[in-house]
Amino acid sequence: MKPRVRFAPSPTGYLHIGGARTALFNWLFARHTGGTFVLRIEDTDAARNSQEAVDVILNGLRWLGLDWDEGPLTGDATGPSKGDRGPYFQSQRKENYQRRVEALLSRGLAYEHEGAIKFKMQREPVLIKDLVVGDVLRKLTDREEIDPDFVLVRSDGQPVFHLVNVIDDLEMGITHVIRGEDHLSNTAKHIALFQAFGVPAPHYAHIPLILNGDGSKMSKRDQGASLTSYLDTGFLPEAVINYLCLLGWSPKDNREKMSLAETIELFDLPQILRHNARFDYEKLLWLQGEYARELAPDRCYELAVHAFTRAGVDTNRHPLPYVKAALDTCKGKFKTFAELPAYAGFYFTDTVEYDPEAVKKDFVPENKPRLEKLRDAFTALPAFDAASIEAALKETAKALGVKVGVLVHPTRLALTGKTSGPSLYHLIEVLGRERVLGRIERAVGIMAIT
RNA sequence: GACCCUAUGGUCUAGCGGUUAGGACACCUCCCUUUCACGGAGGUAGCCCGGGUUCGAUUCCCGGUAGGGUCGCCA
Repeated sequence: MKPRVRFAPSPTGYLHIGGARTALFNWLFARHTGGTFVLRIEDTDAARNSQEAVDVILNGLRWLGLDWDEGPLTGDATGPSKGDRGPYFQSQRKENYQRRVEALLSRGLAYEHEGAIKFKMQREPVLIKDLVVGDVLRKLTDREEIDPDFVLVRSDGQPVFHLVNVIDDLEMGITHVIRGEDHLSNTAKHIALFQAFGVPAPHYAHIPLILNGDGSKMSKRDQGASLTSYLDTGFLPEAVINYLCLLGWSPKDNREKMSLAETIELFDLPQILRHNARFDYEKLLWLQGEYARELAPDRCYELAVHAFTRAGVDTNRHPLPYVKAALDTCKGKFKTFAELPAYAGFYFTDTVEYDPEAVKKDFVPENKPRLEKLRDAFTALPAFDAASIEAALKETAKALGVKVGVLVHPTRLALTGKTSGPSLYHLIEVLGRERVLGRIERAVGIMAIT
């Protein structure tokens, strides 16, 4: 029998990075085994559910490329879905729950108490055979010793998580429950419920949680807890996926950067680590840089335009070849696309803003004649390409009897306003003679006053 | 409070009854270089503590400590 796994998020309005990794591990397991990945929306809490909240989840998974074989097609709970084990929204499965509860009631496995319906939980310890953690004998806590029974249906008629989660897994034919370790203790309840329904429980695999960089638990409010924040910061989904794979799972052969195909090939439950992992933003950034460096030009352009738009820069004011050439000089130099407007904004602005510290250092009077000479050299160039520009700058430096750096630094500042950026010769070529001469002229003017 | 899980450099990890404890990120130094980044060469830094078992424990067992989780008419 092919495995059937599921990701069953609650639409809270955001997708937790840990939830994204849970989805990823489920997806990887399904793809590795040739099984089925089901997406189910646990929207039993009507008060805080909305179609928008579901869309956040769907869009997050889509962004990561985690396609589901069964589940909703839109955020609309009553809308279309794919798969024959639906509905895939819990809000649409009320009859299923009622029927199951009545069965438990009639068999004396559940009872009414103060308007709620409670489950008669066993008092014996429950053995959880976990594929990641190993065998766990879950004993009763002191409070459970007093009353091990738990509520299945609230007095307002709403079924609770433990009940619906088990019923859905049962009815959707889920064979492997891969979820966060925060559910490990509760698994005893779930196993007892499966027994009560007269079916064997699925296999369980509890994966460790993701903690903040400082080791504290990652909650909703923490920086980087929301998957959307990575999209907004201009991360590439393949970088996020790759990084997430490495958190709590290891290919065991010292590999870091791996393609999704390789990961699917290698991924399996036994290699999942048992301890929590801290989120290392720096390492994610490094992977991001690795992927950003080899990005296809068209995709790079698309993401860059998006980043510039977000920053309030309209690149459409410039010819497409100019924008693409500009981006080409930035390739491999930046990591997240959120950095791009600051890094390459000088290409798209009419007036460069200078770094004040650098102005003090480079826009000094003795540089004025030097830049003027360079300006003249540029003006006289027959061809305004990077190679000619480089040659001209070096010749000018030689004629002036200074190192090339003496010319390079003030020129870069004049053209970009900053001390670092793309290759100077290439950015000069892209900016074009007119802009370059204009910017040098302006800088020369400032040096005169300084 | 009870119950459960976990413990290798700062971080992610490999590994193992005998290893010079390996890799990656970060950090430091140097090289390359028009800046930055990349790349190259080095470097600092680790088996939580205490008992056992054993000829020998980072590795196995127990205890402690620490971190995390759960015990809801939240999911």
